[in-house]
Amino acid sequence: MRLAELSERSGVSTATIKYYLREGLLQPGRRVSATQAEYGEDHLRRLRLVRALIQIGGVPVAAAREVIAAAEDESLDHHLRLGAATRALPCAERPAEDDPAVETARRSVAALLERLGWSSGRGPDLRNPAHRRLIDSVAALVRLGYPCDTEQLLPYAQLAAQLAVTDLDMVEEQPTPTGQIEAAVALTVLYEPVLLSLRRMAHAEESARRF
Amino acid sequence: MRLAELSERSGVSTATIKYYLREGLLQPGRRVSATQAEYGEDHLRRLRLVRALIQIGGVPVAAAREVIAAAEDESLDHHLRLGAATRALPCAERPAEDDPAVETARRSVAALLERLGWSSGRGPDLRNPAHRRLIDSVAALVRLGYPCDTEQLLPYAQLAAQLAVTDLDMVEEQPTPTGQIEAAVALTVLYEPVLLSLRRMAHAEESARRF
DNA sequence: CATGCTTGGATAGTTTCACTGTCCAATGGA
DNA sequence: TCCATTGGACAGTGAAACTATCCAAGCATG
Repeated sequence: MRLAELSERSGVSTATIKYYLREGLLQPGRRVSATQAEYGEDHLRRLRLVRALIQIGGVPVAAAREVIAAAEDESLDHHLRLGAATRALPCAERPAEDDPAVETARRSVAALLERLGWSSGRGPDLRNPAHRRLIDSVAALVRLGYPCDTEQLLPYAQLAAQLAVTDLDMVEEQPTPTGQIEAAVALTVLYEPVLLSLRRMAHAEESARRF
Repeated sequence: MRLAELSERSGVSTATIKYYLREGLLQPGRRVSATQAEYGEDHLRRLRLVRALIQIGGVPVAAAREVIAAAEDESLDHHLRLGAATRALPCAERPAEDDPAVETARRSVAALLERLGWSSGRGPDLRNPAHRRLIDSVAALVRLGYPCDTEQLLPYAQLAAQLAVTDLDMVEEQPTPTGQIEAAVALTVLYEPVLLSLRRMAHAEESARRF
């Protein structure tokens, strides 16, 4: 298939596809002549994944490239690739001031992880951007004066643990290792808006019930 | 307190505070002379909330203004304000093409809501951006070939319902109506990154357990 | 009272991100 | 043969969120 057809079938403009090719989000097509390249079904599939990550998941283009690269890196083993793919993901900036709220947040999170037995023995995984993001978010809540210690976080963490089981089950349903990696990325990112939307809708529902 | 002190105490540059004042995210200070204005503790509190919404919650400036405006609108009753504040929130673009995936997604979501008994009698709440976002997200999953019907969504929705109960409990702990509105906004938005971070950490944990 | 730093307001500039548009030479189908 | 199409290079665009510069009117200090 030519660029034009790839564009047609994916609903992404040729200009944007060229941009993604330049940015390394899409592997280049098989060159069939000096001015023509051939694309296959995997290009289409990859393009759809990239689009979904960026448009629905809100992943920045640069981060999407990292994720794709990690997912394809043959030098890593399955578990590492699975983790690397998601570890390369969102990540906020790094204010990380030695603000007292950050210190409080750090302690709350450490206590929570201790209580859950997560990362036990290994210590908190500071490479994981999710961990930093959690601390920053808790710090923001603390700064506003909302209670946000282990007590409040525990129910959220327990629900997160349940979600993880469901999510990993879905990943394991994929037959091939490559399919599992892709599913891990796609399901991690694309179920986030699903979950948040459902939570907001549940708020509306629960609020209507109470008032 | 003067602008400089407000900046000092909040950690936000005076230039940015001026920008927020221009954008209507912050009520102007009490003019004490032609070139001086006085700010109080509420300004500081509001500024911290705005900053958290924008930096941690990732809410765009324009949306934050809407939220603030809705939360302050005295013409609405408590429940409406509570809902309006969160309804003004994120919202993706509106591709809403008559793509077959969108149609499938729409049906899955409708079936889910039916099954949960949400919005019963009232029909799906199309004013709620969360509803549209849910459909778009499910459509993206469908397009990639991942199963995403009522079967898969139900556990997520049930967890969301549990979260909503916890969240509303926290809101109701606030003594004043104003405090409740603010808490609704802050907790809705700021627990989102908390939840997503915990989910990602739980993925890592569960993945480590399995492999 | 002179003077010089500070303040708040207005306005223009900067940076980043994600595209988008234009040009061009080389095809390749009619 | 002829001319629309293709892929690549590169410059331009528009939105978003700040950031920097100016300026005149205070206020504080000697």
